[in-house]
Amino acid sequence: MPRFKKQNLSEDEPLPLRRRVLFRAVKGTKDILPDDQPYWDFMRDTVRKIAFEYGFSRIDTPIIEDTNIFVRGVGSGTDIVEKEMFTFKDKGGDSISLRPENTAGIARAYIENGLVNKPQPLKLYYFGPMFRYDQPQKGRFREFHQFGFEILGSASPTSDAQMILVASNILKALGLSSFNIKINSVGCVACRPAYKETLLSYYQGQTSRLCAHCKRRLKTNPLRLLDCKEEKCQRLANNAPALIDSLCEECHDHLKEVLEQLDELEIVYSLTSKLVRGLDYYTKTVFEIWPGKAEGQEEGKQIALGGGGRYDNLVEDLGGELTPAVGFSCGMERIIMQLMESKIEPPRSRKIYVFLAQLGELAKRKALVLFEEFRQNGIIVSESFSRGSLKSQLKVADRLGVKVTLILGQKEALEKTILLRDMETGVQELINRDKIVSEVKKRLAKMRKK
RNA sequence: GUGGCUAUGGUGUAACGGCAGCACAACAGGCUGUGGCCCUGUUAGAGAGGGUUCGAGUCCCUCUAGCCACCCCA
Repeated sequence: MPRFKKQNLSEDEPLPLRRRVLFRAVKGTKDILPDDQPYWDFMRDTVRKIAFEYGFSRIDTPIIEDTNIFVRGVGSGTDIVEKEMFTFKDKGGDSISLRPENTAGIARAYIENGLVNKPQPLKLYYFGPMFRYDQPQKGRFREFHQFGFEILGSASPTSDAQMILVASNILKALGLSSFNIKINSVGCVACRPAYKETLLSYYQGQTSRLCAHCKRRLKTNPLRLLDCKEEKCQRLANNAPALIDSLCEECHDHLKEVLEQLDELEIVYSLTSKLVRGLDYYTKTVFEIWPGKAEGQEEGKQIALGGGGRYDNLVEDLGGELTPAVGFSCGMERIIMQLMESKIEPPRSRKIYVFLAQLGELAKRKALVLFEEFRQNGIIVSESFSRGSLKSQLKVADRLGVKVTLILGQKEALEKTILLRDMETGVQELINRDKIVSEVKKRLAKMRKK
């Protein structure tokens, strides 16, 4: 990672003459540089391809939303809303937040744009930046990117299974063969309150044996006690009544059906009764995708690549019709980290085989025109028109690894010829200006055959 | 929000409290119209502020940022 410098200058202070004033990307954000882009393209291309294959349409929602969408959608008691949102008042005094996730925004768009009137279920996918005011660390940024899929208007367990299938196929298509899917059910509005009671009565009289955090959570969000990492809490949680045993008949059958369909699809999962997710909108199915140990990968703390679940009440909670739905999202930076750790290279971008070098003012003008002619004929050539010496241009051509360099100097410009240099053999041939495009085409075709 | 470690050119790094060096990269030249190898040169550096000291890159404090961990999550 590059290190940065920053000078603390007040606004009215004159800029120092010699030293550069350096700004840096704000904490927890980073630039995606040209060298990283192949990974991003690879992932976006893969997501687009699989979305198309499964019949999902792209949706983009704004990066900012009314804060209340997240308060009502994600849940006022969640960490995301309570302490991780970038929230500000706009000039009109409205409370706006940078989206910490995309599902609530999509639910809002679904209601607002009357997407209920499209053939249901509606299958959508997205990718884009999300923002959480979190302490940056491994795989964790304040601005990060997710792609995600949603199926709105389907209560069928098949949709749950399909979501897991899609997620798993994207990872496979990217070359990640080893990952674990954890799955659970968090029940629904009918059975969850009863389970909370059961849980509370279990913890009754044992509160002194909980960590401070859990004591508080007992009141705010008792389900979260189940995945506390503290050893003493863990012991209690292990013996706690399992959520899965308190599911109502409908939720129970739903989970059973999802699992059976996954079995049918030969998707390996582990039923994790203590899996609880941090967003309030989830009902019934919840799942997370964790990286498996890749070959030669160093031991390290693992972080979830993605997660999702069913959210049957979200659309209704935001003011729409009762619309059962299910979805998931994945962290793109985390997946790229996983690709790098697994030594998976993104496919290389299109190679350029031709370089156009020029020498002198007249030749430069002619070269600009020639470049256009090639481009219009579908041949991409590389250039370094800002350079003067032939030597330095050939150096650039060499570094780019082109097969041929076209040299257009004063002499050639006057004679209406082009010098074609084979970069491997060094053999040069003088070619008529009018024939150069077809000559290069011929050579490229020959090269592709090999 | 809490804790640990770290901070030297664009990158990677070195120097007992005593002249800030090396490598790579970039750019220019050697070859004024010909790349790779080689050689020469140029550009460019102590995160910010304060303190100790004759003297601080080096010791101390504060801030900032990075990395990591907790919490939580993608």
